[in-house]
Amino acid sequence: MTEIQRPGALYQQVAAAIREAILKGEFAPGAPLPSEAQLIERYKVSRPTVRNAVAALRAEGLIEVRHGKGSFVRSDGQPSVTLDRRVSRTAEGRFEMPNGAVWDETEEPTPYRSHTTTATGQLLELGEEEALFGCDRLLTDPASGTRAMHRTLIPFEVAEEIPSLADAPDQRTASAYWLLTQAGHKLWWSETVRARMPLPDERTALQLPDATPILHLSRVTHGTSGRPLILEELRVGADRAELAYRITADKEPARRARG
Amino acid sequence: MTEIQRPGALYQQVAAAIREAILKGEFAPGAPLPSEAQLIERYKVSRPTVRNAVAALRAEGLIEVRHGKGSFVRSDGQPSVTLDRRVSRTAEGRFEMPNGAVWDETEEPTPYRSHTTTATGQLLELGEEEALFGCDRLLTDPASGTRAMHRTLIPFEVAEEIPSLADAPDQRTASAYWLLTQAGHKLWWSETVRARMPLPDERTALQLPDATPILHLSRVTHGTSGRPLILEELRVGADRAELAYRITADKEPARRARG
DNA sequence: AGACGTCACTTGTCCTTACGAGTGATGACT
DNA sequence: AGTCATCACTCGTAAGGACAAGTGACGTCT
Repeated sequence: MTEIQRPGALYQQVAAAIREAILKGEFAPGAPLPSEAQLIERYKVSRPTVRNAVAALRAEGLIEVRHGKGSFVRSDGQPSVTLDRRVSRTAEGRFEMPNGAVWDETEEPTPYRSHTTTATGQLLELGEEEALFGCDRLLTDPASGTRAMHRTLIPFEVAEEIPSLADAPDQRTASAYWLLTQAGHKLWWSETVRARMPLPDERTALQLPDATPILHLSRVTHGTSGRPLILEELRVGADRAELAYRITADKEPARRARG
Repeated sequence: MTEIQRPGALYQQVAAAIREAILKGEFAPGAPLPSEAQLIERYKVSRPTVRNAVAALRAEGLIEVRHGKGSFVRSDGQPSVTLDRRVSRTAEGRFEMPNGAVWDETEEPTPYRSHTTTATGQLLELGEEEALFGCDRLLTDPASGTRAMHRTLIPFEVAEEIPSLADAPDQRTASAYWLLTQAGHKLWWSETVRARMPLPDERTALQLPDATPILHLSRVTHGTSGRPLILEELRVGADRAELAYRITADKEPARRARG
């Protein structure tokens, strides 16, 4: 390290120096960083130290490393897809989701039977180990290449009431909404948003680069009866997608959420 | 590695073995993992390999490492705070935000004058370098210790129309909404949600552990006039907070979002 | 009894060395 | 001209050694 002494470990000083150079615009987005060998010479440190510094910047999502090619400044560009989470109805009363028509099925939907877990049971206001129908989809937006994992869970009881739901648990959600409406339900939805780092299988399925969190949405469909009807889960890489919501003022005060 | 050969590098095999052990429940959440020395002996690999494996699990957010103490399984527990993003009105017409009363000001609000950037300008439907009033807050939820960074941006033109807005740009947002309503506006909001890894200063300000993404919300207040009135930004650690939205079916079909 | 130093344990940092593996250009051979 | 081997460059993996630094318990000294 020939530079000014900074706080912390050597590799952190190197990382800070590179970070500043990037943020100062010394390396444009997409441009290659100096190779490890060059960084070793520039800062007079060993290779593990350089690699440690690079790993730190990688974990921050600031750079991207390609085997055999080099390190590159990641473009902090906007997400390429905005997921509009509104639901609208056509003049005929059918449902339309703004992004619903955009996605392609990358794989065949795989309907299955399963049971509630602690988390899904709570959202569906059921106990644990309650029977339900499920269907998983891997979706792709052909325009941007963005991938998403979609899951539909329908409690056994709800499927019994509306048999056509269980007959085709792999159908698109818009038609599921339509079936529920025909059965006399007036629908509304509650949606919960979380972000977390992906598990390895999610990383590969969604083709995520390093240091990319995923957005995890849980949408519960509510009808005229008190109990939840459908649980949908959507997982999508946060580098590619952002969410859009529309909020209007409720008349009655909102009841306090847990926590 | 005495275990069965798995795909990939040695350290990935070790990481996979530990990951499976955790997910299988062999190590309960909060429980300590074997020390590096023990892992070296168990898998017959060198210390760098063990450390590499541990680093991978750390980046996944699966474990937490404390200097001088050991590695511990992170509890994948639910977020402790649910941010209900609805807005409601009392009988008197005043606004209430479900979580609005929960937060404490950790530091004094710091009002300032600034200009739009590319991103904020787009959300406010203004050009770049347009004048605006800003105010940053560091908020803490005393119950859970969750921290959040809040920013309010008010275009100069809007502040001119409603002077009391500019007089006190550091006031709570509920009163800002009230002022706009008194000025004849009927309010609605559009909110955009993103997730990304924190910058170093965000990590420290929000006191985030490793491998923790942040949720980045942008809420634009719309009034009776076409143009956006206020931009609020909220950044909060995704390990502590989740978001809750309520969706009702629009009458008219939603216009397609960009992307 | 209390304060404090020491020690054994943990992870953190840093070095050297060696080889494996992906990438692209160069040049020789067909 | 086209095909393919080679080479130089990149990052990835793996080992071994040494010392620093945080943590907590144990034991000694006051």
